[in-house]
Amino acid sequence: MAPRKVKSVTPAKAAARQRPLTRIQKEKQDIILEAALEVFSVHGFRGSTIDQIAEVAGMSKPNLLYYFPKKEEIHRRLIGTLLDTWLAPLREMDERGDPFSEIRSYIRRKLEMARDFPRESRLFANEMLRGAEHVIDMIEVDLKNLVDEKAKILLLWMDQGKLARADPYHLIFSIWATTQHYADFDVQVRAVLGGNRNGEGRFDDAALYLEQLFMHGLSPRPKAAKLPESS
Amino acid sequence: MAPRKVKSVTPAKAAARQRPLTRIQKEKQDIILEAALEVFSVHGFRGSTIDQIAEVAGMSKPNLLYYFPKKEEIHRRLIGTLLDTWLAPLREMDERGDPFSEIRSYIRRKLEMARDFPRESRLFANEMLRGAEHVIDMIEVDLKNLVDEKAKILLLWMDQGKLARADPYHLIFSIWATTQHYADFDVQVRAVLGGNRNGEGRFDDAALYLEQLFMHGLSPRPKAAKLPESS
DNA sequence: CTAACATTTTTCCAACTGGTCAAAATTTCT
DNA sequence: AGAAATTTTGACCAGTTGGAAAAATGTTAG
Repeated sequence: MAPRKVKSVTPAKAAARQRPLTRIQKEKQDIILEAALEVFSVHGFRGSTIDQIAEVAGMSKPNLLYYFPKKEEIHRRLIGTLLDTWLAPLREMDERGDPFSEIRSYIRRKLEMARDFPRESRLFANEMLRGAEHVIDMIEVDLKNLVDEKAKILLLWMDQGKLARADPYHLIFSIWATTQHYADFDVQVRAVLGGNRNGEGRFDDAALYLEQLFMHGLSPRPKAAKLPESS
Repeated sequence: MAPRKVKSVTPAKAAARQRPLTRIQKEKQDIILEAALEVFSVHGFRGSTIDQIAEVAGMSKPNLLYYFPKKEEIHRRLIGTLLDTWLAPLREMDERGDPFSEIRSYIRRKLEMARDFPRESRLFANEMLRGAEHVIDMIEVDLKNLVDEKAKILLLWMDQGKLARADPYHLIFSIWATTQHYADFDVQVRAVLGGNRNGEGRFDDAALYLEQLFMHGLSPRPKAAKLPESS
């Protein structure tokens, strides 16, 4: 009789079989994911090495590979959870609320995320820059559906005269862009604000400015309203 | 007597000696830089390989290395020229012009750059994401100085009551963010606008929307003006 | 304690990486 | 044409990378 194969169940295989992970396995995976976020968010997928991640995670490379047999697997997991978190603020935008306070809250929440989760923002940006290979499906379905839904709400508000008429999609884009900028281009922002206190209160200042920009920029205007004319 | 070294002058060394490059050398370098832009802008520095660049450039790796002896050298050259081009639109903002038409032109030019030079935008974004190692000096000096200068102009306009009072730095950031978004997050923008015509006229729509946002958002208001109050 | 399993470390490998070098091919100059 | 310089190629190399295998070391239930 052939010698029985030792059936060592790696955490990865356990997960594949839907067997629940032990507490320790979960912890280790979290440590790895945390380290991977740190590395991937700066260097991108190809630019990051398992060794780097392992070092940040405080374990050996083969040990790391015991929990995530493929580099791609780590990345996939990170990206997978990311989009959900990332869209949460937009999901909260409520049709029944006041348009301006809803938009203002949305801006604030996005700005807070840029402040508190800059690595997630950069990971996402990295992914977008290289064509979103790994997330394109999610983007085209979940993200698009959510935005479509919220765009409808914005249009409704505009119809009710509560909000200046404007392209709701680009409106959402502009909120994304302006808020994520403070995470993705942090170095630049700090360098420019630079000086002595190195852009200390930049997030508060940004919040103030963006509120003003969007609140004024989106205030409904009497029909005769005209853009200032250039000379 | 030792045999005379053959003094083959590589283009790189010629450049180092300030000797002018021949037309062919210039052409080949341009081909390489073009290919490198293509590759670096998507994969970042670490994520790109010389082989990839060489293939896009249609030459062998050693041949490419004949023109640029170091991978870093290619990158440095790209980045070096980039910042100049990148800041040109801001440089054009003229104190003597009308504030609104100046700002509007600036937005338009930036948006055109996002449309016509998305790879440059992405290269820059890539660089920012990973901490701007290679450009931090330029950012901290040239960029900062330019922005400081233009911020003063904006403040002047605000003092003259021609522009709503707002943080001039964040004002500039918001223009950068909203315009570059259409290059850096192009995949996302297209996926969301998606549908049949796949965001065909997205740049025109964006121009329209952004003009409205900024023109209204920055219109000087009578002193009593208040932000709409949330319930 | 010990068998069964889970985790970690050591060793190793094949593919890929940036880069060298000398020879060959080509172009340029006289 | 032919010498001299330039450009291109092919072979090669040392270091790195993702990953496999197996041995060594825990850990835990009986």
